[in-house]
Parts: sequence; structure tokens; C-alpha cells
Amino acid sequence: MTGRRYDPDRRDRIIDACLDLVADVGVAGISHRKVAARADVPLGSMTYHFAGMDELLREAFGRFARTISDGFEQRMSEATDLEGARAAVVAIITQDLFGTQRDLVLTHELYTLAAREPAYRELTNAWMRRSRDALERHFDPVTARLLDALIEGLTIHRALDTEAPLPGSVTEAVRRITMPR
Amino acid sequence: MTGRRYDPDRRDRIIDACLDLVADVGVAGISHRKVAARADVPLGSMTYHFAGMDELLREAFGRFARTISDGFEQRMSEATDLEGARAAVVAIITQDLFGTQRDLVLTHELYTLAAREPAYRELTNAWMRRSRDALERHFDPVTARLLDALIEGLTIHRALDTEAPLPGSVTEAVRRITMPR
DNA sequence: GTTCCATGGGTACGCTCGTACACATGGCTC
DNA sequence: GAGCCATGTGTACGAGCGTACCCATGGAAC
Repeated sequence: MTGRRYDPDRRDRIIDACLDLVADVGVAGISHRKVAARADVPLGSMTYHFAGMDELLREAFGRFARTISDGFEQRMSEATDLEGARAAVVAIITQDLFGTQRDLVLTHELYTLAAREPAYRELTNAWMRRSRDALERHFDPVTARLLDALIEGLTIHRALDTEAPLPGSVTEAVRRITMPR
Repeated sequence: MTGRRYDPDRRDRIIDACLDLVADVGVAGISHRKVAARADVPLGSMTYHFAGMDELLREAFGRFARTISDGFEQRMSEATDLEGARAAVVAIITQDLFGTQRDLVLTHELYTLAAREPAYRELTNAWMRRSRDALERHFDPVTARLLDALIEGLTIHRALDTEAPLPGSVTEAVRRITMPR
């Protein structure tokens, strides 16, 4: 019974450590050794639990995407009327959902992988499908898609833009996109 | 006069090779040796022309961002009236500007770097500023920002979504965002 | 034509990497 | 309680890496 023997959460801790490390140094900067050190497991555990870095990354980003879309779904499901749904979207864009720099960085890392490799695109597709389904509880399909794209774009600009956003512009954007004809 | 001696375009060729390689294998997959091989220069030329991988990447992505925003600016400047400007935006989103998978991949790689490191954020900021300036020749500042974000989001979704886009949805989005009140 | 030096070219060193593999441990089955 | 085997642990190896460094080359300055 020496400390770490029989450690059922080990796989999970490795995945968490991997996400933390990717957030810190990027996919470009990770290695089995660094993840092992951060998760406080021996190097051998890496290849025992995961066939390779790719398998580990896919699981890690799968967990990440699920976490984010869970939050999205919950916020949208709390809205009871059109005005509430609009407010929820504004809140998601301006602060609530991607509250941390970490989440924004991880999102971009995932998109970058998805842009190149179909295996990761499955993750982003599932994420997008869930977002759209949540939006379609309140908006027609075309509006839901456009809102989803708008959220995407405004979130990215909020992350990368150093200039202050024009006040009220997010609310205005949601108003225009969801404006009944 | 042995072949390669005095090769004034060498620096440029290295930068081009770097962009090609990043498009192929990602920032995570590059190395001095691989870039040198693709540019057909000896390994020593890498450290001679660039202080390190970071300097090379910054120059490469600087060139890439400038190329894309040049195209954006030109397309927007060709429009002479509101309808033309709207059509230009639709064209930029649906096919023209990010015509190749290569450009989309490189864009995401740049965003990922920018999300983490301020040096790269300067590049994306300059790019965004130019886009907005071009849009402000035809639209008011708030509309220009929202259009810019919409372009961003729809472009990403076009890149990552495997489901076919709803027909006419891009035109509809631009119409709603630019609709005069 | 001599000198100088920016540029090109090759190589060796020390490091980190992923992976393989041999051995240890201890819960579970019987 | 004996044996099995899933899991944990440590180490060694070969490959690829960035970098430093030395020599070669040949246009420019004078």
C-alpha cells in the first residue's frame, strides 16, 4: 500500500494535466514527459493508458468540448421567452461562458486541430450541433445558425482585440440577427 | 559561382517554406531541419537568417496576414454602392477570400498563437484594423465591427462544419446585420 | 589586386523526445 | 493462500532536435 498504488483516477488526472499544459504552452509545446510530470505520474503511465499523444489529445479535447457545450446548453435552457433567450446569448458572448483566457486558448487549439484533422472535426461538429439544438429551442433554424456564427466571431474578436468594444454593440448585433421581420 | 552562392531570395524562400510546412503539419510539427529541407537550404542558414523559430514564425505569419488583408481590402474597395458592398462581403465569406484549406488552416494557427502570445496578437490586430477600415468605407462603425465578427464566425463554421449550409443563409445574415433601421 | 566581411555550407555536441521493456505490486478469482 | 494479471515504476536506447562553430566563397571597397 505505497501511496499511489491503485489510483483509479489516474487516467483522468493525466487528461486534466494535459489540458492544463496545452493551455499553458500549446499543443506545440507538450510532450509525454511534461504531461507526466504535471500529473505526477511516471513516464511509463503515459504509454500504458494512451496509445499515443494523439489519443490523449482527442480525449482531452473531447472532455473540454463537452464541458463548454454543457454550459451553453444549460444557459440557453434557463431562458423562458424570446427576450430571455436574447439576453442569454448576449451573456454567453460578453463574459459568462468563456470566462477564462484558458478556455479561449483551448478553443483555438481545438479549432486548429479540427481545421487539419477530421478526427478532431468530429468533436467540433458535436459541439456545434449541440449549440444549434439549444438555440433552436428559441429561434428558427436559420436564425439559430446565424446566431451561432455570430457568437463564434464575437467571442474570437473579444479574445484577440485589444481595442475596447463599442458599448452595446453585442446587444445590437443579437437584436439585428434575431429581429423578427 | 557554384549554384546557390549569392541567393538574394533565400530569406523569402525560407519564409515561404515555413508557411507551407505549417499548413501541412502545424506549428506543433515544424523544426528548423524540416523547414531547411523544404526550402532546400543548409541547416546553418536557419540560424543565420533568423534568431530562432519564433522570429521566423512571426515573419511568416506577418506575411500571411498581410496577404489576406490585402485581398480583403481590394475586394471591398471595388464595391461602389451599398448593394455592391453587401455582395462583396457575401463573396468573401462564401468562397473568394479563404479559397483554400491552406488559408483556413494558417488562419487558425495564427489565432492560436495570438490567443497566447501578445507578439502575434499585434499581427491579428493589424489585420482586424485593416478589415474594419475597409468595411467602414461602406458601413457605420458599429455595423462594420459586427460584419467583421460575422465574417469571422461564418468563415470558421464553413471550415469546420460538415453539414451543408442552409441555402441563402449567408446573404440573409449580411442583410440582417446591414439592414438600415 | 588585395582585403574585408556578409553570406553560404557542413558537422558535432548535448539535450529532449517517444517508445520499449523488464520488473514490482497487490486486488481478485478460485 | 496460490496464481493470475491489470496496473504501476524505472530505465535504456535510438532518433531528432536547436545551436554553436569553423571553414569556404566571392562581391564590394579602396
